[in-house]
Amino acid sequence: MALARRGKHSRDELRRMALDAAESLAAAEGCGGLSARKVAAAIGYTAGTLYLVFENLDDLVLQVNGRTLDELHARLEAAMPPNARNDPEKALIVLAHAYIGYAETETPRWSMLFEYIAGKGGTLPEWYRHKLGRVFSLVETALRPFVHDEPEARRVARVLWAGVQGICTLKIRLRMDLAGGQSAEEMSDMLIKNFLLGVVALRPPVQPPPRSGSS
Amino acid sequence: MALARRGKHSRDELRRMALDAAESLAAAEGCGGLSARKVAAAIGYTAGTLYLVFENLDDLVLQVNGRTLDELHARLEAAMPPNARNDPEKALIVLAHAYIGYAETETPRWSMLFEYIAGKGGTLPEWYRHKLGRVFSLVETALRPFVHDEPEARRVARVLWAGVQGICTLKIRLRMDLAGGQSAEEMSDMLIKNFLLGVVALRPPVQPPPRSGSS
DNA sequence: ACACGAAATTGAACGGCGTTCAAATTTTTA
DNA sequence: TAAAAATTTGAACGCCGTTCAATTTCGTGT
Repeated sequence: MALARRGKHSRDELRRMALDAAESLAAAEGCGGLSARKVAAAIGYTAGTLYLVFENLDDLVLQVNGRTLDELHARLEAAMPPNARNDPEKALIVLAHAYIGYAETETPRWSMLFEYIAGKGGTLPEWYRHKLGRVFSLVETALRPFVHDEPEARRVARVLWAGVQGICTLKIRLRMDLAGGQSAEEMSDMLIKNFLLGVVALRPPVQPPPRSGSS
Repeated sequence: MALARRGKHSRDELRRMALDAAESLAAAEGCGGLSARKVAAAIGYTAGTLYLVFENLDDLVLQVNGRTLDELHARLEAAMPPNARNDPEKALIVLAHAYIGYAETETPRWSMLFEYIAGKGGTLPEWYRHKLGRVFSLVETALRPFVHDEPEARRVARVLWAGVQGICTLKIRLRMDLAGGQSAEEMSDMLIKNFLLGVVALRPPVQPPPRSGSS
């Protein structure tokens, strides 16, 4: 009956509603339970309508992933202790635990970060790479007391975080229990501690905070 | 015309042919270009026939992944220098480079290891976990000179390899160039060197090979 | 030589998918 | 009020995984 009820929702409202619905759907039914028809039905529209607002389903998923990265960044930032600079190892461990916690709590959405994008041909769009960079930069700043040179700090942070990510993938995505039952947290603790030992062995840290009470 | 040419191929022949075809298809068109109808057509059968030999498509993919793990194990084993025990760091780096090389050469099949299985509910079947364990055990033996305690060596190997895997995921699957253009090899070298420095710092290695000429 | 049951394979069908687009409807504008 | 523009639909296309009655072929006993 009621066809084409124009003006009900602006384009931006539509976008927001669709992304909300997609998030809920993915969280509820897992990453595979997401389809254009389902998302559209959840917001009272038809599949075709989504194509006025998104290029295609992959685009929609990419937008959801963008939101996920924002949320992840916020969580990690909130978890960072304010006195992080005093004990970088502790800060990195806290960061890693927060990341693992997010991956375990929001498994479908976290998993989606690695499922949909991979298949496409080209590179990730710039805005998406920026969001990714923000997450990595948290690790970078936590590492800063250990690695003064900025590009080197970038490299070290990337490597370390890729390692934490790999541990999460094995434990959560592939549900592998190959390590004799140790948790992802224990594994990442081990990675971080050993890796940092190597880092400081090669690059002596700045200097211990001044011992005297003055200044 | 020629319907139901029974006896042409035994069940096991059918299995083998289907797996071969699936491998080729995946390698040619990427992991997404695999479908029951295509696989069946490639071996001159119909989609329905595959269901006499496999539980479903996920099962077929799991079998292909099993083959991939076998091939990967063979490659890594072949890459291991025979004198690996003399220089474990070198051995691990060689192993990591071989792994990265496989991931880069056989990207679709390697990628499939992380794409299809994750979605399912249950745990991986035992035979599959065994194949995985074989790959990990190569890392484990390379590490052995550094970590004597066997369960600890398992844990260390898992953590280190998860890290290498994470680097590959970032560089190859997600095509991320966030680290200022350093290659996966450079990143994994960094991971391994720093990590091993930490390992030997905490656990002094067995003993340097005897210096004296005797014995 | 022939028939008959068992084995093997098909092909159509079901429901769902992403995507496109002419048509239908509503709103805006003139 | 009539024409133009904007909005949304719903049907269609070709694909997908999966199932299963029907069909064809084979092996066997007589």
